[in-house]
Amino acid sequence: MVKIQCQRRNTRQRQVVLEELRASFSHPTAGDLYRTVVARMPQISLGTVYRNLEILQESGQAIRLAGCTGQEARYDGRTDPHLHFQCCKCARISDLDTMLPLLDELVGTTVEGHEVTAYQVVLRGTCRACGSSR
Amino acid sequence: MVKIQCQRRNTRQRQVVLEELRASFSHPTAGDLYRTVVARMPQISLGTVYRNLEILQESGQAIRLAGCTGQEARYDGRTDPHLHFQCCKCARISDLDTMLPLLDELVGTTVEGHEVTAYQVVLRGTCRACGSSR
DNA sequence: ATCGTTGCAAAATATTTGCAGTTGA
DNA sequence: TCAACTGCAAATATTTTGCAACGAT
Repeated sequence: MVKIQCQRRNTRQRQVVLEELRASFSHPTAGDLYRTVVARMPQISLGTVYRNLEILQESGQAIRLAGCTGQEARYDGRTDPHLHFQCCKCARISDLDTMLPLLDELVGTTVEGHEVTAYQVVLRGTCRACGSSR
Repeated sequence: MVKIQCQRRNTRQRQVVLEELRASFSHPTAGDLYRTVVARMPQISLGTVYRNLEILQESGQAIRLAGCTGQEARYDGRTDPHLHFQCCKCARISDLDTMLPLLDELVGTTVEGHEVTAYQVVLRGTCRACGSSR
């Protein structure tokens, strides 16, 4: 059951997927990224985008977002610890700059017997755009 | 774009789905619940389980869990605010009793222009069972 | 030359939906 | 009564995978 770590190669496809992910602030799905990337590399396939997002995530260059499970997966090219806000009306996800030092302090400790190495937080409600347009 | 709220009925199927969800501590998927429920109601269909989980979630009787998006959706019948821990090895999700008052204080306020009404937190790492079995 | 990666297409998995009949209030 | 709900099955949506060719190191 041990996962073998192989020597990753820096392919053009992987570079472009990461570039487009970093250039996006909309927390895109694999399909969103595919549509963006295919404009630059018409021959790339959706399967390759999925495979590369998985690899980028494993290597810490991308984050698969926490949010409601069971939806299309969303990714974030911003890897520093930060909170997310998801609007219940428009479903858009925003990065927040607000810090919660208490959470950072949990990392590296044991909580109720479990070793914590990372965390993700999603605040929900009505976003600025949806709230002001009422 | 306004969602019409209709008068929900208390069907036997909905009752049983909620009962089994509350009796489970494994944060089951719709498929998990279907397999449990079908033992009591052999004629129930998977579509009905999906529809009822959606309705229970809307009415606040169940929560669709935060976790990595893009996985099979998981539900929780425990609706009081609490943190979750997901193990990176076995993927199991545990409820935590640890409180973060700071997060509770954000509810009802506006953060960076967004009105916060709820939050979900997932801590990740190695759970007690996986950590002790190394 | 090696072996990780790719494109393609099919398969697998997960969720939603149309419809006709059923049922709770 | 009658609109919400159900079972069924088909349709969609999302993700993974087998395979032969390709390409980074």
